[in-house]
Amino acid sequence: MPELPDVEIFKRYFDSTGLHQKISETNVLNAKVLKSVSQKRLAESLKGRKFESTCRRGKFLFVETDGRVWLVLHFGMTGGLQYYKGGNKSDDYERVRFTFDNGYHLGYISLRMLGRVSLTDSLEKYIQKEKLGPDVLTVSRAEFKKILEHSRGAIKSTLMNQKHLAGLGNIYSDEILFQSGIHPKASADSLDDSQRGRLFEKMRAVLDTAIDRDADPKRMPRTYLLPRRGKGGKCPRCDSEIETIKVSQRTTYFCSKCQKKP
DNA sequence: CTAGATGTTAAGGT
DNA sequence: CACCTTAACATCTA
Repeated sequence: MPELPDVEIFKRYFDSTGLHQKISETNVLNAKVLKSVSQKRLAESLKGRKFESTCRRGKFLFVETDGRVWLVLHFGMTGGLQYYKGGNKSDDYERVRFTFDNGYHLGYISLRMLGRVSLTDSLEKYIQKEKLGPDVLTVSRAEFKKILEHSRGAIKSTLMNQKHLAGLGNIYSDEILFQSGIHPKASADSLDDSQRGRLFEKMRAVLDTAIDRDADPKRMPRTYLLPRRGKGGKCPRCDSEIETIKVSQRTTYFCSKCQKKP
């Protein structure tokens, strides 16, 4: 379920499983997940190397090797990682498998194959090429406000646009707007300074909480909108029916009483 | 059987 | 240029 909190959890998982061991083999089980790299080049670039550290930027996970390459992972809508002992059954949707000297495997999993695995020789260059905006967990309050001021269109679209801000997707954008009491279709440049400040605060609070709880939807606070998505959910604040609209072609859940029309 | 699901991107339009 | 809409990707589930 990869939005920023999920990818942050994947990062921690990678850090505690896949680092500092020699990579003996890389198997591509489905080449459709490869982006701008061949099966052969991926395997050859990683053979004999070690993954040394990871760096998350928005929904991307970059893995530094002791060579001159970075592995780039993106998880799409349905993906993850699985570290498991050689000989044990792998996940049905494992698409790339890294095997280490200790006999363990790290599987890159992508059910719908909307995720991508790539290589780059420079983090900066890759981020520039993707035109990725600042990570929403490290962007400063001033920079955040500036980005909103300079975007038109629905605030939710701005929050979800990875070129403006990297890390938020459909679910957490809804949550942050709900917590801030702002209508998803309010235009970004119409928000006043206190609304922009509130959005920034809630954004940090929601993401920190989600990461704290391992990005597990079942563990979100009762005051959150997230568990009320779908099936006649009620607003945790005023108990009126949660409504749905489309914003940027994505189903948007919100409370029309607590989040007033622009 | 159909529609929709946490994401991105290309193509076309305003 | 900034933004919007649509379709597409592949697969599962309500």
